[in-house]
Amino acid sequence: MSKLIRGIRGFKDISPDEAFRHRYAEDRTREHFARFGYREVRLPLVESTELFARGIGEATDIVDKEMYTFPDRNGVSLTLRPEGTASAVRAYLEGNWKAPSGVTKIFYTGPMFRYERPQKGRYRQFYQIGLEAIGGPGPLVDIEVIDLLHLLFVGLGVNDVKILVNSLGCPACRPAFRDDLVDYIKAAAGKLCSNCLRRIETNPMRVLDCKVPTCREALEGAPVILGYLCSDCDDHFSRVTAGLTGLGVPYEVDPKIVRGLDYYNRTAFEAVCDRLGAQNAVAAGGRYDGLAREIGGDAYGIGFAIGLERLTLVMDWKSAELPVVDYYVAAATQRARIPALGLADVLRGKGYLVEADLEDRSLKAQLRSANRAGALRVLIIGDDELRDETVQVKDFSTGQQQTVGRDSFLKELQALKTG
RNA sequence: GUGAGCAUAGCUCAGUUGGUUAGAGCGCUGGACUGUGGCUCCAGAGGUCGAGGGUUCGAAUCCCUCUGUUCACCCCA
Repeated sequence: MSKLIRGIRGFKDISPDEAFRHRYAEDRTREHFARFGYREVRLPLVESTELFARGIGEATDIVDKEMYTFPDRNGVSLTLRPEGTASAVRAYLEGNWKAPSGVTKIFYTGPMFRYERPQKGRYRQFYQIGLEAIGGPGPLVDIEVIDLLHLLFVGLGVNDVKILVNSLGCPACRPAFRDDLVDYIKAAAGKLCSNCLRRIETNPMRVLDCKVPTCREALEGAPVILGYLCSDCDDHFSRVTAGLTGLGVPYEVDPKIVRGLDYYNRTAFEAVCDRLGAQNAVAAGGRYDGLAREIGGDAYGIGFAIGLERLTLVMDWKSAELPVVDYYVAAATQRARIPALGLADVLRGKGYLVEADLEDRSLKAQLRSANRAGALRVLIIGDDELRDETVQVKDFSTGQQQTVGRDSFLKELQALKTG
């Protein structure tokens, strides 16, 4: 036998049990989005590399070292999408999807690709469901989007997720903050870890959420973005937080949250859960008023994406309904094998989940199998039943069994269905 | 890209200072019960001990290399 060909690192197979949870989480999320008027769009998995380079930012880690980029047969550089927002905005501009109301509400779901080392809650192909509200400058849009996210967790019964919000300012007010922050960090450089020293150059805002205790201590008096907001940004943020409070959305203002993508401005938010390990964000997003301009258009926008794998890790599955085997059809004799499969087909035609033995096993083995599968009822057919046109109906919870005419059994089913 | 841990039956894992036929629980198959599940008892099948090399009389065990995987760093959903 030749060697088993294995899957690629970071590209996980999703087992039936996991797929069931993904499907459930995704369906519930879709329904929730739809109630807020969001409509699904289906976007390509592949875009021109330029879209992400310009939209997300050349200097970001995603673009710099995490993209799956390759030339197509004509030598054009293509990239497997690492996130959905750039594609969504591109499609909005290209298709002129401007809604009469002024805010276009769309959502997407599907795989994203990033070349990273896999770890808990992080894969090279991972699944997101995200939405974008394009066209409105806020802050009412911001409020509704965060409210929507909060209510989604409530609806899913997830209660240990915290929503953190912050404002990243805008191109008018962020530079002053950044300069002061860099000055402060440089003054405190002696107490910082090597990672933070490197971040002074690469991404100074990241120094603020370093996990090293000595760094945290050294940064206690560091400048806070919220103190630098221009009057427009400050007003925007005040209205967002007041709106969330007014709607009863629990949130925490966390000046340390930062976005890894260049296009974000003003409102930024994350939903975090400490049961997720190091990758604690189950959903994240923010406002991106500059993105459209970067890719040749013009539009306000805000959105977020939920990591489906992470969402399923956070959800409580104890009470989830698993598929139930309604009937197991057992053949007591060889002659009854095909009639048993035929009866199973009739029941499936009426909408029941029906299992039957496919391995020529003994009646005892079939019943054991039915029991393991959690079947509610078993139908048994043997030579006697074939001759008399009957079927043995056994209720597995009580163990009671009775002989019923085949036709009247099926008629009874019909009555139950319509009743 | 960096670091640490792990890799033994379908699954979860034991396996002593290196020692002869590598074990358990669960699961699977059959029987006790000629056509009846769960509980019990009995029997059975199932393993190139991740791969390759080395040390040794002898390696699942010690050493090296590789691969896979997990967690963490980085970063992010």
